[in-house]
Amino acid sequence: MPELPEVETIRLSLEPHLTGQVIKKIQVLEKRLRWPVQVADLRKWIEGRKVRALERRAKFLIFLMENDSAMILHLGMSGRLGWHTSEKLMEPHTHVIFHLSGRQLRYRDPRRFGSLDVVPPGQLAECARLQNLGVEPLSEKFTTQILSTYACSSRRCIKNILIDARVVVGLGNIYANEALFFAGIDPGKAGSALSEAEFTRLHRAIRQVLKRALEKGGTTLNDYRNAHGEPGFFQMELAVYGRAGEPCRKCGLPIHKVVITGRSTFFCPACQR
DNA sequence: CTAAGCGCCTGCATGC
DNA sequence: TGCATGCAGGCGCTTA
Repeated sequence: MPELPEVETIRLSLEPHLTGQVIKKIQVLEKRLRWPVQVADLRKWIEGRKVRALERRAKFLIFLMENDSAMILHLGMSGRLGWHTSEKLMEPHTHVIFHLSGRQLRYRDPRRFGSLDVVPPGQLAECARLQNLGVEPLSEKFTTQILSTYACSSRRCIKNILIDARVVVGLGNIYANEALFFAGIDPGKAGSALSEAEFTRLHRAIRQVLKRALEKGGTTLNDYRNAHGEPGFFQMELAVYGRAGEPCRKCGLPIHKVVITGRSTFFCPACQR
């Protein structure tokens, strides 16, 4: 399940291959993704066009084309991009194939939670998909104050605030759990109840956990290009996520699991208060 | 307005 | 062994 570090790793590894290349042909094998793929728009605006840049906003990959159109790709839960030659065996759930010179970029997604949107020239700024997104957590715009301002005007618990992309983007369930552990904060605590010091620790923990994951993602970059054609994620050792009953890496007491608004939440009751 | 609930979708783990 | 059930989760929509 790609979160911000995974999406950014994919962007970094693909960008040099795609920039300046023409997407000669686009094959849509399955258009039933999260929303129907607009095949006619792909043909009209993307096919036969040159890629100017590959960017990222939140967990969206944005293919900027030289005609000022764009493609917005979200990998959902199980989406994968593969950089292959045409000889590569077609794997199940391959939905879209972008043909470039000598290579194919293949989009696979068993669960079809992902999406592929086409944005006509000059309309990216108004694109609905990118509206209402909060700040990038690794940018300078992400401050302790952004976190505290929202939290203090809300009655939600801090964990729900962290996974709300209208506040800060890129954090899914895994990294929200991890960040709260490193900040020593109980996920169920009301956001408005956090102290100044806790907001500062949380802000720092979010950035650190994402940066470290990004560095780990970077190490899979070589694999990506050479051998497998796909990056292998989750090499990172998780502190709390998925570790119910296992010893806390700080104090050794068992990690607890609770459900907060339908999402599994893992924490150490001793280290997080 | 806010916040929670729901559904989408398949693969995998678990239980009888 | 085989089948049913539940869980995973981002995000847009619906509901309270």
